[in-house]
Amino acid sequence: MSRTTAPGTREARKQQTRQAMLDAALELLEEQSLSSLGLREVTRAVGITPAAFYRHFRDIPDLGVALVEQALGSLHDLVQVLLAEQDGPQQRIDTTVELIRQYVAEHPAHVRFVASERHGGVREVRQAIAGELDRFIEEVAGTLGADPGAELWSRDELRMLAGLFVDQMVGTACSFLSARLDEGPPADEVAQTARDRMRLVQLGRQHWLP
Amino acid sequence: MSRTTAPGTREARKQQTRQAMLDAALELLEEQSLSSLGLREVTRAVGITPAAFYRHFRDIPDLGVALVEQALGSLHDLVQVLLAEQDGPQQRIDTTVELIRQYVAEHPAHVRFVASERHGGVREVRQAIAGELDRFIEEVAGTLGADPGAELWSRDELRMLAGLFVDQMVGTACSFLSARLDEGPPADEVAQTARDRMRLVQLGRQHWLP
DNA sequence: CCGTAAGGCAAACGAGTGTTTACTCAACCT
DNA sequence: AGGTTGAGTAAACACTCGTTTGCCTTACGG
Repeated sequence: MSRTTAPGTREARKQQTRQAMLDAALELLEEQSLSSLGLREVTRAVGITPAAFYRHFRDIPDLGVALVEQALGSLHDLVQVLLAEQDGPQQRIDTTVELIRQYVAEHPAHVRFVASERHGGVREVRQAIAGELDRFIEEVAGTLGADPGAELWSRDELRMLAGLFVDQMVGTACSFLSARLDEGPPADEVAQTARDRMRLVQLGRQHWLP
Repeated sequence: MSRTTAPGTREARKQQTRQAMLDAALELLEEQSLSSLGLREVTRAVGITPAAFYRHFRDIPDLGVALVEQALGSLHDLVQVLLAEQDGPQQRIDTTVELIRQYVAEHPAHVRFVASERHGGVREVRQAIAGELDRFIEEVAGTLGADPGAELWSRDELRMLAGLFVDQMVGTACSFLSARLDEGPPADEVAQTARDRMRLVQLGRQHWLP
């Protein structure tokens, strides 16, 4: 543990090309899915030799799970901000939908990747995404449990509700993405539907008993 | 318009190998996604020459949309049966979830295919699935509109609610599928969560106003 | 009954694939 | 200052891939 010269010119360059590969892969994945992504394709896009790939990843699936961490890591921050909000229910719904729309506009490739591979053909990536989404559900459940009127909700019921919200948010993000490609209803309509759905769920929540 | 010999020994054999290709493709897709499925792979599994593929499909995407029609066609019947039921809400929820579980058990490959390719890398297939799901939503919306107490629901609100139900059903099917692969919670737990979610939505529906 | 239409075959094409091997050469650590 | 480490190179390996061409064979239809 010592340091004689400038720190990590070595490691810095490595992480740099590693990141370049992740970015290139994400871009290539806009028009195909992970199980058809070629190792050579990625290295070619970055401008390095195929063999150099193995210095960073074992597999394409391996690169895939790195991509998952990166994509859902950024989303993690957004959820934290969201849960900290303390407005009324209607206000909260509006800002949630608006934040999702904004996130999709800023990171469309990340969203597309997660949506595609969540049920895609690569087991390791599927599991990585499922694990990350479970973490979200747990966080949301925690926040929901702290809300007033949630005293008699069981742990399982809270997770059920949180899962409903998370699925709803993921679905909304997908719909915003489709809107960008003119494959579905326009973004404003998506937003309206999403708000209504969350209002309805919120209503059900308020009248939930046993 | 005449018929001198036995009808369609010709066409029958053609449809037979066509169906064999669809079945083979579906099986191959259990471990990869459509955009990585090879034309040669399919013909090899069926036992015919690569060139023979073109007698039936133009592309792999073309085969994909045929697969969509086949997969969601069978589901169509199930939904019809479901909507005809006239029990109380709780009863309806229970049989719905049970029917989904049963459907996934009988047609796991179909479910997996639709789940994978709904947000997958092949545009034509995505659109085919979206179109088919829209048909479901329309049907469900129609039935929901006929229920007592739905007089003051607007057409858009009905579609919003129907979409929520359909998404919920698709998500439940995916979860049952994950359970089969030991990638998620066990089937019984999935069923319980699904029922609770639908109960909650049902509750929200009953208290919906404007 | 015979000409035609069409599903399937055999073979070849150029191109792209993952992986291994031996190598260079610059940053690293002592 | 000099030996070691490791990111990236260059080339070759044995495949697989989609597509085209010409041909065979058989059910079809007038």
